[in-house]
Amino acid sequence: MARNTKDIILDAAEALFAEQGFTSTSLRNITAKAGVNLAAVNYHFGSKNALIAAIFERRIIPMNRIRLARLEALNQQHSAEDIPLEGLIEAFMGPPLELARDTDKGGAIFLKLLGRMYTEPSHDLQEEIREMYGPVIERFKDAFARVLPNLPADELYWRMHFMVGLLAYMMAGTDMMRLIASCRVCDPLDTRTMIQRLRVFVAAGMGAAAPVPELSETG
Amino acid sequence: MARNTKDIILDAAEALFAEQGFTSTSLRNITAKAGVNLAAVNYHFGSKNALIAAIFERRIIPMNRIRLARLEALNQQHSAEDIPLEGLIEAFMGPPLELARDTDKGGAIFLKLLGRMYTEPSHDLQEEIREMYGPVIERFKDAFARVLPNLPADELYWRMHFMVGLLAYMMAGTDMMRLIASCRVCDPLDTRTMIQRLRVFVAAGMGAAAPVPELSETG
DNA sequence: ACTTGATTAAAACAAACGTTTGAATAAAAT
DNA sequence: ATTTTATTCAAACGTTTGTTTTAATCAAGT
Repeated sequence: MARNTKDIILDAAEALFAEQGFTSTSLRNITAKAGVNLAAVNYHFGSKNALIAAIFERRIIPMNRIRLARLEALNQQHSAEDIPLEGLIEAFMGPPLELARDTDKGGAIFLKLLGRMYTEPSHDLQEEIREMYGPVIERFKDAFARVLPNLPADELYWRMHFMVGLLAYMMAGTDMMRLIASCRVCDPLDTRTMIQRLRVFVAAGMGAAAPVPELSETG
Repeated sequence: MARNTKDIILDAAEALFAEQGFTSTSLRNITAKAGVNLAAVNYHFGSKNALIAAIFERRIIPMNRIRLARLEALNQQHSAEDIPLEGLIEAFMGPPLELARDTDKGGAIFLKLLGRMYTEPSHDLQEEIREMYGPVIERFKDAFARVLPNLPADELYWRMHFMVGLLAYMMAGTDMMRLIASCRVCDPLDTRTMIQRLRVFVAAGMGAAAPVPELSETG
């Protein structure tokens, strides 16, 4: 899969960053795992931060392209307001989660890294990430607004936030489940059914009746 | 609030760890913010890792005590199967999220730290955390199982995982919302309504009809 | 006043960090 | 065959890291 030094470094760094985090992973760790010289990172990428940025660019852009393509397909299959809610959710959450299945392409490794970035975004990537994600979020927000016309704008924003948060956590921390509770019946690697369960959970949450703010306790 | 050196260090470290993460925060950062000598950390706590453990112990144990107390109160107010689902959710999610409101007690700072730990649990805390959280998760799982009798055991486990994940993300990453989408209508600091919205979202997800696995697409 | 024990202070420790350098090597072009 | 260009290599750069050490300071106890 990886032929030249640049890709070898990208793969090794991706794996180590996902396992240990950014600051805990040294360039010496990366070059040792990659089997290349220490100076190769700074030669090919310029700096450690530039290497991190390169890792994200390699994966995020194609992933978001798929998301928008699925949204486009939904728009063509259905008329504007008739798009099924779960279809919209799957168009948004499916591409990143499905990456976890083709372990050959290194997608699973990148997913942990992506989830990690959500809670550790202190690496000068913020502007870059905003540019990559902004249009996608905006397009999906409009689509959700049409499917859920009774939902106030601020409530929709929060619920999309919940959805993104849940997605990020599932990508980063499937280990956490085994850590907190020794779950003998769940297989964190069974992403097939995980996506299914997650879709049902999120669809119910997104489609719930909007609570009346500041008035009652149970809505 | 903080009188002796030990507590001063705990407060300063808690704040810096929450902002920058564990490995990015040096002992010199901490002692400078605390206004104490560098050696004070190793004198009072032994090591950096022991300091991290001390921070968690100071907060998590009382927090989980409150959770179990609220669960106990629900058990006394209602008969076994009549506990309202949203009450159960609020008993579990309320205590950590409400900590975010009393900024005086430093709870808000710790919350970011707690959320961060969920995605960066590589600090030999895993065994300690399992001991702190295990009984709480188990008790709540049983309570949820009684309220949601139609939910298979594995499905319930996954949904509790979703709930924990959503909780962790909301604690750690309210910044992320502003990062991804410039949300002008949402105030991430308005935890009052945030808890309300989150409770509705999670209640809908937890109470959704269980999907029939491996059979249909839309359940 | 003196001693004891606990805390704080300044300085140094070895190790690891990201980065840079300059020579050695390989590949490509003329 | 020779020059040019791109890449790899070993070594060192100056910082910063967590930790340790040794002396100074403080608060009681006798």
